[in-house]
Amino acid sequence: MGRQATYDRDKVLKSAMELFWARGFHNTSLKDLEGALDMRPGSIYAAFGSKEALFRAALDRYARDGRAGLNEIMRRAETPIAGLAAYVRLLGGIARKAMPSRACMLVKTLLEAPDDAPELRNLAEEMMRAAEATFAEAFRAARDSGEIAPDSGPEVLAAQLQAAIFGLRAYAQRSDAGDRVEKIAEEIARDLEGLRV
Amino acid sequence: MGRQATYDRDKVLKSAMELFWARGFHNTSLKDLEGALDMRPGSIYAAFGSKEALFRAALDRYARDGRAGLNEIMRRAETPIAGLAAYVRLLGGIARKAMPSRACMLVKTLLEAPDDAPELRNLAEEMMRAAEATFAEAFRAARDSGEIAPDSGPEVLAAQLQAAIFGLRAYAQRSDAGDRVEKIAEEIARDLEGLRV
DNA sequence: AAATAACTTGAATGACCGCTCAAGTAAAGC
DNA sequence: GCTTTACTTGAGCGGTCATTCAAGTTATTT
Repeated sequence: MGRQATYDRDKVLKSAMELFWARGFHNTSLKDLEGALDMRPGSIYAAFGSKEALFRAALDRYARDGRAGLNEIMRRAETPIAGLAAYVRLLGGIARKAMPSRACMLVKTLLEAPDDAPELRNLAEEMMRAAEATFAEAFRAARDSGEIAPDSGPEVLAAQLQAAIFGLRAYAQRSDAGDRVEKIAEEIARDLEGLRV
Repeated sequence: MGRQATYDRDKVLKSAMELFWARGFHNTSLKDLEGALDMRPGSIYAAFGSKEALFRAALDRYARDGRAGLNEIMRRAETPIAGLAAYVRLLGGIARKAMPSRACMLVKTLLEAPDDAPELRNLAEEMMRAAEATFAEAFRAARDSGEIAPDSGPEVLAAQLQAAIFGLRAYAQRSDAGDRVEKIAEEIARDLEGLRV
């Protein structure tokens, strides 16, 4: 009984994610959100509770989207290493695409959060751990199937790959990155393929 | 004639750099600066003009310090590649040190700046270009002296190294990075040394 | 059609923002 | 010791911040 909401929660979350991703948490005002979501403060607070809670939901959606994208690529790939290499090469193309930001939203959140307000930082770190664990799983599968050497440490390889991707995407955020982004991505992909026995 | 300033401009700039580095531009208030610099708003504005101008001066000092550190290491190293590898290994130790932030202040500034306020972003990008040019110079020297292969492209190698460092330091910002930072740095250093003919 | 319940609106709140400036203070020059 | 000049202070400015809530609106139920 009563009215039902006039907004589409999924579309609203997508808009919030894009705005927060582009501008960061502190540099996004409720006025900005009102415009992007086409909602007034009262509705926003009724729907999400607070600016920070909305950000958490937006970050969660970002992570979910990223996870789905990676899983899709890994599913299509013939081997784990081929999948990871394809994923990195895909990231090499982000410099040409129009996006809220080329840099990873998790990294932006991690670097924006000060030490005295670690809530959002902890959330970003948790999502990073999950992503890294997915990488580690792929390396483990590659090792167990004999694609890479049996003494390869999946956890360390996963950390190396995540750091490389963080760097690639931070570099891609430079407006003068040019075609170097693709070359950096290609080198990371080749390093992955170089792990093969 | 007249009083002379009671503050030490260099100490003040160092404090401002550390505060901005830790908290970012938007998340640092004038109240924060008053405390860190032990100066009142009037004095801060008389000395630096605006919060943004102070940030620019702080960022400039950060870049100057970084440049000096790198130059010192390169000067002491036997060869350019040895110098770059030593620099990366040094960065691998930042996770253990107490610092305003483990992440690079230039990267933090780049990722914080929204598209509609590109002044600080442009400044950070300019400093990144300069740092990358220093790397390229080292690779060129290594190539010309025969330390690495003659077909090695110094500019691309420099971009790859800078991206790797961006990633290393962003990863190091994680509170749960543990000893993986050192391992990532060691791998980057080994990759550099692997360029040798 | 009337009653009910859910959602939307936007003005208002107190807090904080970057910044200014008149008044106060202290060192240098005479 | 007096004047001049430079620097420091902190209250206060207009504006924006995230947030609240009473009033208005509209779909659903009876």
